Amino acid sequence: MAESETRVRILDAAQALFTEQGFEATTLRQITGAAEVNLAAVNYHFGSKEELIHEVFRRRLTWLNQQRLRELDRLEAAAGGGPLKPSRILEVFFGAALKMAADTKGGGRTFMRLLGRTYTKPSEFVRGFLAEEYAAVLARFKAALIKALPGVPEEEILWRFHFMMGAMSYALSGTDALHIVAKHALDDGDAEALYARLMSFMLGGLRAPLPVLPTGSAKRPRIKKAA
Amino acid sequence: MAESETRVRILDAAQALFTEQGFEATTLRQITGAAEVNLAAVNYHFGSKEELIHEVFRRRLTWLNQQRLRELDRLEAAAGGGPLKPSRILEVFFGAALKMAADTKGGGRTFMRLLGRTYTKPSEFVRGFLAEEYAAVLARFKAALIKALPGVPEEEILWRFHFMMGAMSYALSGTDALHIVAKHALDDGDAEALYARLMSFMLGGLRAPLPVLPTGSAKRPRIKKAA
DNA sequence: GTATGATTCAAACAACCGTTTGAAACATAC
DNA sequence: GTATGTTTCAAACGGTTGTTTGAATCATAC
Repeated sequence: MAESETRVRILDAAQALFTEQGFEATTLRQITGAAEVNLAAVNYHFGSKEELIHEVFRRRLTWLNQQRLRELDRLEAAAGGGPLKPSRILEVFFGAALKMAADTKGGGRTFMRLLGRTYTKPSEFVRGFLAEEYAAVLARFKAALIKALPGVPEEEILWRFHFMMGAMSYALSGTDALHIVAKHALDDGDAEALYARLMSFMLGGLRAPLPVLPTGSAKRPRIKKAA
Repeated sequence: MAESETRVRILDAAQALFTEQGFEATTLRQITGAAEVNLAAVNYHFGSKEELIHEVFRRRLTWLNQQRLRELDRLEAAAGGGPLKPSRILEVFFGAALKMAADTKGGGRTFMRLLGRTYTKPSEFVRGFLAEEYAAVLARFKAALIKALPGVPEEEILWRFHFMMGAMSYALSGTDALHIVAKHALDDGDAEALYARLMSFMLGGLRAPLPVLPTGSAKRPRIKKAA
């Protein structure tokens, strides 16, 4: 019941087309055409296009985040309540993503590219279930990072984590934005080299000296308009 | 002829709606409705929806890139042929973007969010004119960075520049991906603070120790499948 | 005034969208 | 064999898309 042949063919085709064209630009007729199934099969198996999109994310994202939590559990158990090394935390969070992205055959690479693109432009209902899927994971990693970097303000950590997700997203979206920067000069096929490059860049950014914030935006006491 | 009242109203409305919903999801009826002009005005003034999209980018991107080139010219003239400080180069390239993003009233902020999102998912024709608009600028900044970082391999510089664009893109797309990371905990309205944070993160990443690349992906002699 | 060109407008165009329908095909149990 | 439930299929549904059309309106020059 769960693993119908038709279901996975639709999911695979949808994932590939969503990655290339986005959700709105991809039609059900393109999907069912590529999957070589009948047009009505989407509504029969998933109910609607929106639920198909949801399922494309769910089937991989749930596993990815559970994997992250498992590895973080192990790390924290080994540390026995003490703080972790920031580099270890990043390795778990981003390493899991890049490991999935290294799976060229099984569609993991396509999925991670899709995911990276979706962060920047989540439509209303996509943002809903993305936030739901990520809530637990981000809370845990956020807490781990705060404990690992006692001197750094929480707000700064969150911003840098956000920047890192941007860097990873671009790294994974790969060829597209990259070909604008440098025409086919770079090889984004080597997952291990990409991982090494990205990790050293991120660690450099995470450990960078704290920015000197302009006066007036110091902590929280920013004066609103009227009194 | 160039500055018809109707034209700019359409461009402004289109830019705002594209930023919120993307190109495909935004209809001409939404645009002309928001701009309070007739539906046929788009095809009359721009020819087609695609050319309207192109013009939305062109009217701001051309100016932005010229600004970058002007400032780089000044910097290189002052250096008298010698290498520049990497931080100065980044300040020019990303500072120009963030300065435009700080323009909340004139629509610069909306545009930069749109631009950041578009990098990760350029459709075929968008990638075309984006590459065209950026070609000259990227060549100049790439050359400047290579000269400024004599010890760093060119390939590594390009990758890190790519990562930086990802970080900036996420920083500008702002609230959306951010609300997933941390619910309304961060304030992305303070452009100066954002600039300071982003710049220190980027410089940290740019100056990070070079990654130890896995064996087999050293330079270029990678063995293909068969012999 | 009339003439000329640019712009706006309401209405329609064919094409495509996601979804639904009801019958056909299939599988499995009796 | 019949009966039952699941899956597939071709065809159509109402609605929306980008675009086109031809007349109406406006501006400016004579």
